[in-house]
Amino acid sequence: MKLNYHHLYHFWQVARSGHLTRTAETLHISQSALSHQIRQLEERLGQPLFVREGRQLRLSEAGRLAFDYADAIFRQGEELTALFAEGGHAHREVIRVGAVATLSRNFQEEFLRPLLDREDLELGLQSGGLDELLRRLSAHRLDVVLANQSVRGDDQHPWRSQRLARQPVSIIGATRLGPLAPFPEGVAGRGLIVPGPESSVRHAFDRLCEVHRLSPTIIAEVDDMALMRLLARDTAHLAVMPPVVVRDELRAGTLTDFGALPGVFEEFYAITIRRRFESPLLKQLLEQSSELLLQ
Amino acid sequence: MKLNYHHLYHFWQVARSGHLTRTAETLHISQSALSHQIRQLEERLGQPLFVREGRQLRLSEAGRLAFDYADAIFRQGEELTALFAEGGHAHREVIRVGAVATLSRNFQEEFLRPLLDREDLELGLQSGGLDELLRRLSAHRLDVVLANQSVRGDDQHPWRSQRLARQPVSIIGATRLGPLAPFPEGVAGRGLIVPGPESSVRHAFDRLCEVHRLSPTIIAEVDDMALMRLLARDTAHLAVMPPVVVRDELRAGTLTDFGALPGVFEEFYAITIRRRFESPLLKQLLEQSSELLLQ
DNA sequence: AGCTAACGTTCGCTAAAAAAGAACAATCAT
DNA sequence: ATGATTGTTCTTTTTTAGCGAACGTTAGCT
Repeated sequence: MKLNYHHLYHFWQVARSGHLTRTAETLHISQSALSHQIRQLEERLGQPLFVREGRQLRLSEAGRLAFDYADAIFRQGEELTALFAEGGHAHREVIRVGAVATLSRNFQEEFLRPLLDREDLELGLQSGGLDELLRRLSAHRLDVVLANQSVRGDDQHPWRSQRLARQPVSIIGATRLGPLAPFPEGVAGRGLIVPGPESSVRHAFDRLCEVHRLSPTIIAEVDDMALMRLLARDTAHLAVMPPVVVRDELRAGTLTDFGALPGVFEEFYAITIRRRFESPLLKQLLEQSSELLLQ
Repeated sequence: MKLNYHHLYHFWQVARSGHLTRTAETLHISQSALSHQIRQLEERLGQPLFVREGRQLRLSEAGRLAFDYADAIFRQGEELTALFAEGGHAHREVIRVGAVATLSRNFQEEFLRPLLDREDLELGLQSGGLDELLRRLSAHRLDVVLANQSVRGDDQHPWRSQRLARQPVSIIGATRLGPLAPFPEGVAGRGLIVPGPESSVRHAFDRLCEVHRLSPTIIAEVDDMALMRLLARDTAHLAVMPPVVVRDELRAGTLTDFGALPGVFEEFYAITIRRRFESPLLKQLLEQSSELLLQ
């Protein structure tokens, strides 16, 4: 014997308002029908959901429990209808990618490349903070989030982080600074531009400095890779960053890679929600990206 | 025009199996009825949920989205029915309290005291790690969690932390150690037992040490208050802990309070889920506890 | 206290929907 | 080709939801 979700829905509405008559009006059904349905639900569940106090309905202990579930259930239902109502995904396939704003643009482009020449799909790209993007992912407003850190999921947030790439990190500076000794010595006495204290690259870099008993002069802490690229190009300071970010400048010769930092990597993750039915397009994209980028 | 949850339910079942006929059999309805209902749902939502490929049904892009929501919805529905089926809360009121295992037993007892002499309610008390307890709270298997740290809630985890008490923290040691100078000086050259590095008490204590340019000798890091009590009693080391934990020993004179640490507190929180309809019992308990403990 | 308006419940009856069943079309395996 | 299998589309039957009037309470008013 299955739960009748229409009964539950009506119970939900009555519990919200606390009045049977008023709820019947808003639902455009009679009081009697509503009363009967709630009675049926109570019989189905085996215990009263309301305590009848005079001419008032108060939630019972069991009613409060049932209400919490009903609330969760129908809020999601309304979210679903709203989603389909507000435009509909029409025919063309849609893939919506969220990227942490500080992420390398080159990496983003590389990830999206397989999608760019496809006429039959619509691509949405949103930038923002990780928290905001994960919220959108949970609300099904994004299909995948690109980030430079992994996120652990749990029962209620079924996130899955998949590492796509691992870029070495180098000391990089303007070519006009002239030749430079390799890492431990080269940076002594020079200003450094490094990633912010929350990033994994910074952690690894700090550890490396400790090992070499080195306390470098930090000129600036920069989260945004694009900004760091500009600073590396236009100042006389050295930057700690993945060479791939300034690939163009390295080729052109305006910037020089003064050597990779051992054990320091920037990692890229694709974060998705565990779904029972994955979009074949997304699945293919993630597999493809792993192959391309992990080489 | 509202969403028909029975249609959605049938869609959910069909999508899970991928076969219409088989699903119709398990649902004990005819294929035709099932087919018709899914058609109606598609019309209601304004786009096809299945792609008809030959004699097979495959989820469309929109179908995958709808399925994710339906899955969340009906999983909760099944949880609800299971909850009512497995025994029912019957008549007596039930309150289920989760307490972080490392929390002071005295505090737990103080919190539960108003409930202990009530014959008309059933009390459940579970100990465990914070993560585990919060999971149970989300699943409605607990009504309140007692912890020594607050938890921030978000849209999906509607947790609410309420501070119940704030206990001063002292340097405490065996009386036989003899008199001791107050904090900054007294601890010099002595071993200390302190709370683990994750706790707020430890953080506050470390800050205090920095201010006084003090680097004390850490003998042990202990999370469990009951264990710390034993160590304080049975070793020659000083412990950083709230006096209330060893109230009995202080009265008996076996332990001595060598002075409160300024600005260091252990805080106790009651964590509940934001519910539209709170249990009056729980509400009363929390108000009562605040008054009693915050004095 | 006695009246009245508001509220929830119960009981037949009717309208709407869900489900069954038969006929049909498409696909796959042999 | 052909029969078995699967999904769709009809029409008919069965079940469920809903209506409205009568009824029983309760709270508020005079």
